[in-house]
Amino acid sequence: MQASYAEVVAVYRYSYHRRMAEDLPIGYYLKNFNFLLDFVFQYYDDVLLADELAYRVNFQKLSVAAQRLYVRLSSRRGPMFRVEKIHYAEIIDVEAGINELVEQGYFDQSQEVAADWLLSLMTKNELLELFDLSGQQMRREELDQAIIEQHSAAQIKSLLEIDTVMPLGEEHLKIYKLLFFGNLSQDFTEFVLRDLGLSRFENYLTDRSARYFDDRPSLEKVLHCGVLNEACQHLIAVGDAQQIADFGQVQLTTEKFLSADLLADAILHKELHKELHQELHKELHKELHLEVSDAEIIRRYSKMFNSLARQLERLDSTTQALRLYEQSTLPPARERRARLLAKCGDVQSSLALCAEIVALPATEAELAFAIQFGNRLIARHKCVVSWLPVVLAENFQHDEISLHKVNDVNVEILVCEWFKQQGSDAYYVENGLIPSLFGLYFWDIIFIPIKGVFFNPVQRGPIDLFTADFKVRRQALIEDRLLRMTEENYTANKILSTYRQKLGIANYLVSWNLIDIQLLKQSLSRIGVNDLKQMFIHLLQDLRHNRSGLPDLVVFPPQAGYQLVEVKAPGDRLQNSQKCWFKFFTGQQIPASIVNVRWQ
DNA sequence: TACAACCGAG
DNA sequence: TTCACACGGTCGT
DNA sequence: GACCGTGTGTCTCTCGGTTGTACG
Ligand SMILES: [Mn+2]
Ligand SMILES: [Mn+2]
Repeated sequence: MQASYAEVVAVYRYSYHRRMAEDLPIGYYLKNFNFLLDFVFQYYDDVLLADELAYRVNFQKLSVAAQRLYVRLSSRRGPMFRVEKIHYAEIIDVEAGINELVEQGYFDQSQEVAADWLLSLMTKNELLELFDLSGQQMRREELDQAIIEQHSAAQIKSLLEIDTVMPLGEEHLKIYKLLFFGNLSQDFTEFVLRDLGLSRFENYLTDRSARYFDDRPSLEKVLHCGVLNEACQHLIAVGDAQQIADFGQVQLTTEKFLSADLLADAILHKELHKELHQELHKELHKELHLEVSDAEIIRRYSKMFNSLARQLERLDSTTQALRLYEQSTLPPARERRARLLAKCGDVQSSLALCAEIVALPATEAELAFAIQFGNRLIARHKCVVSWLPVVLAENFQHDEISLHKVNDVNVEILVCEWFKQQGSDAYYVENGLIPSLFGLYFWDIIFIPIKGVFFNPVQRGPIDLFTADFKVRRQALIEDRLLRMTEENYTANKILSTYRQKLGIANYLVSWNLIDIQLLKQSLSRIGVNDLKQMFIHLLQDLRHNRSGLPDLVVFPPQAGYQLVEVKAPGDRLQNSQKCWFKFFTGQQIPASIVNVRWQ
């Protein structure tokens, strides 16, 4: 009897046995490839286009050797390959494979491509010999350039005398990968690392009714974002101000996915969030069918607007930069606008933006900026406003120590050793400890299978982990778990048992390579449960941003207690994210200090 | 010749 | 789903 | 002191082979 699809998926999730590299079965990569194609077909047959469906079906009709050859090459850089350089132990007859793939439309043998693609297939020495340039002292880049300038494409092609192949259908494969992973950045190495025992994944439920992409348009939106993002990166690297501004105004803004209506909806939605009673909120979310959200698309567009605008700032195109920042809903767009407006002399508009931020800050850092910058503005221009909180003097605890500088050793490590010499235990954990404790304590809540947040077997967390919706959708569970922290031993037991049970299973918040049972036990016995609870709550406020900025060291003095220590070498100051945490530590009376190092 | 950068394989 | 952090330079106060 | 740009280490691991370049 054939294994059910669920069973196949279950096998694909686990790697029960830690296998050595040589244990991977011959042709493992083809199994992974077909697993992904089949998985996507099971979930998304109605979203795939005819060409994409045919890509899978026809591929699987090929001989095993041809399939293997295709997968081998399609997962390499390419895009073209020299036939004479293709050698794989498990593919005996490469030529037969190539012929089959060409016949079926999966390989292209023609060389109707730009000359530099062909040249890149040769080594430098080969080119020097072929083009009789042996005496020349040129860097590789210059050599290619010189050859292209001096020879026609046809001449180059005939001189090289190489057979090439180029895998086709990459655009379809991209669709399959995107549908499977939900992003454009993961690839087949996920499977290999898992099968080698290097990563393991939680056993959450996925099923077709909870898929990530609900329809073709949501898929196209993400795909298109990827294309635009690449174009952005390219333009920022090489474009002039006019090109960048045009791209921002035309490509991004007139895009149907980011119409004014959509933006208006997003803003309205945000307001609703604030107004809705919490119970109503919960009900609403239970009923919502989750899918690729417009919020996520808007986030990606905003990131692009921000980076384009930042580049315009560098190019001194202030007006254009302002226009693009206005399109962005993500920090630091409003901050940059406030700065630019002030620089242009439009103090009133700048202050108005600060007021907007104070009224509805997107992040803690944004709020801190608005308060500080706003106060500076009114001081300089002698204005009076009612909405601006006063800047609180920062009186964080500073200590000074003198150390001998040691080459190739981080100052953090030196200070860590210094604390150990003083009889304390100390660990250089930075953002590794507190988020790990959080991830362990809330493990089962993080991995609770809310519809649509888990959709493939290799996720490190729910898709909404770093969105504001994370805590809203799990509000009751989180609040209950927070309440239980004060129960005798509950927190430590929960964290330690989760550590043992889940050891090594991938979780965005848990740094397995940093923590060990000894550090956990010491942390749990020394850090008061109420302090920990407050830090968890602070993390929850904004999981995406508050994950960072935690102090370098955690120090456990000989007798009792603990101290969070941020190390600062001469010339180094607290970063904004670090300031946010220190402000919080001060408010909660959590023992945290800054150690300023003097070089002896 | 030594070394670094890059890439592929498992 | 590249980013978090440190470091050194410039500019204005 | 505020702010900016850049370098570094790291990412989901570790190894070995190839290629290009700097330098003697
Ligand atoms: Mn640090
Ligand atoms: Mn530090």
